[in-house]
Amino acid sequence: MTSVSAPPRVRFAPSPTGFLHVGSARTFIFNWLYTRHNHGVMVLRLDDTDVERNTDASVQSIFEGLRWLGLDWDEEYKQSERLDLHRKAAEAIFARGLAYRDFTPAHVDDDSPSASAHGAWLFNPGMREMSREESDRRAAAGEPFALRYRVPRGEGRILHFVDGVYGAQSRPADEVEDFALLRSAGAPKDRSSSLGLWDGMPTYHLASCVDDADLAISHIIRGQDHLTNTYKHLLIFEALGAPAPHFAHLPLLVAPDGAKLSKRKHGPVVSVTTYRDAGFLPQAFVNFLCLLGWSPKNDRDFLVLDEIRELFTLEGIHRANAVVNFTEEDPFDAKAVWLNAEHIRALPVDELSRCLTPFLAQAGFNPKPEKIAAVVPLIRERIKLLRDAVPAADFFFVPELAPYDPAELIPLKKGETTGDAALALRVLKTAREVLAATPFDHDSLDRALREAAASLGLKAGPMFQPVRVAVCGRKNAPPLFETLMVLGREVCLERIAQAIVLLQSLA
RNA sequence: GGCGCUAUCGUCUAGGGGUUAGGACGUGAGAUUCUCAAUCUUAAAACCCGGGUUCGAUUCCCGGUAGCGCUACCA
Repeated sequence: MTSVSAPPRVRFAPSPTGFLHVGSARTFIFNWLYTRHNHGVMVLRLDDTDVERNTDASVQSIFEGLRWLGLDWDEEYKQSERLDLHRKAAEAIFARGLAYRDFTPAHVDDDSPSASAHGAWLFNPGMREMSREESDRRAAAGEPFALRYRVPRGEGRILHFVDGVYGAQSRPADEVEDFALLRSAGAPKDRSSSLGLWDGMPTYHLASCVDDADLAISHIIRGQDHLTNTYKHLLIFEALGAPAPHFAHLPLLVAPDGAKLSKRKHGPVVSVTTYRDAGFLPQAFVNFLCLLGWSPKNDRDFLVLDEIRELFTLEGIHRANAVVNFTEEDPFDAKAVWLNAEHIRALPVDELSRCLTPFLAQAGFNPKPEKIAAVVPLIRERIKLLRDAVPAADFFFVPELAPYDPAELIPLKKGETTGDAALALRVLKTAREVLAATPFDHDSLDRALREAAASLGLKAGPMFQPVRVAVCGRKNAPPLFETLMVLGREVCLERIAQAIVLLQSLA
């Protein structure tokens, strides 16, 4: 009852067939959370048994994505380096009579599902029941074959397991097809080894289970698309003489159309680099992904990693697929964007400054860190993505304001279509005089500008707008006094002078 | 086709035999303000359908429907 169980060994096993997918990222995050919540060991394993589709570039981009997330792991393996282990395991399973050679030529997938039109294929009797002698003879003759698991049939055997998310699951073994363990090795002449009886490449099922057993993985947390594959895996663990690990399946991430997220169908929104490049903070991205299919059950949405780790349990995982709500115009889920804005606001100024620096640099701005730090408090509540900082703050960094519509210098009363240009001109001239003579601190500017407005018989609004547009080049900008301060007197006077010229030319 | 999983506001979700079905994002309205943003208040918005069990079902059971997954050498 009180026995202390060993710390869990958990793995994340992506296959490097492209960039890091948001779905994979979420699986990684959930595995990490489970591991760290339970003080276990996190194993990262590259499942690269599909030589046709795996690329080095993909391996790089997956690591890049994982590193960006900021979650760590303790051990690292590459499945392709463990090939011998897989083949030896296959041979052992064959030796125990639990698998057989299938000499059926590997069939190319034609698009027509004709073969499975009526009921599921289970096995090929001619192959399953072939005598060992004949099988050996044909293999020795160099005839290519796949190795198939001999699923127990006619014994009324029921396979079952308790899923950490979906609960008790069971299925008669008779319904499980004789799945492949080793792919056929192709034509004999392609093989370099003299004998070459077991040089087929392992399938995912075999390699994955052999490695999970060898690495003593205790908990397999993966996408729900593997739920029904689990029966095969149970059989493999059994054949290996290894205890079956615990399984937990995660609901899938789907697009608004309900389909599983795919690059071909949904474009770059399925790649975590898209989020990174747009200026998501990794902690916000993780926060968002966690909320897709998991709930802390405390009515809170904004969570930091430490809280999530403490609150995370498999019981909190929802069983239905979760929609990532994006559209073509709006590639990011609104909640992800909101969470990002929240995390941006929660960041200390110096940290946010650091995060912003590369985005500014990309736009050609390389201001001093102190300058960025001065600007950050003015824009942090006005940006949702880091990249928004560029359009929000460019006027702080450009030597010369981009051309703007001079009409914006002229305030409009509600309902009006043309404002009082002469008045705007007077405002700017007054402002220039005032700013030339006022200390550039908040209170002084506040007092001086409001007094100037009063002297012109104006309220603050119509007084501030011309000044704001003159120094920022636009109507919507951060609060005026702070903006003037960061810009400095010299720049402000210069820009107001230019605005005056602009306004005069308009008349 | 077979087998499996799932079904609460537009989206993410909480809840659970008797509730005004809760929260969040988004949306509408208002407040505040030097603009924008932020903030605050507020509104609209959901239990897939049909049976059964029950005094009572959105909740439990069955069926249907729909979506998704797996289904002869992808992972």
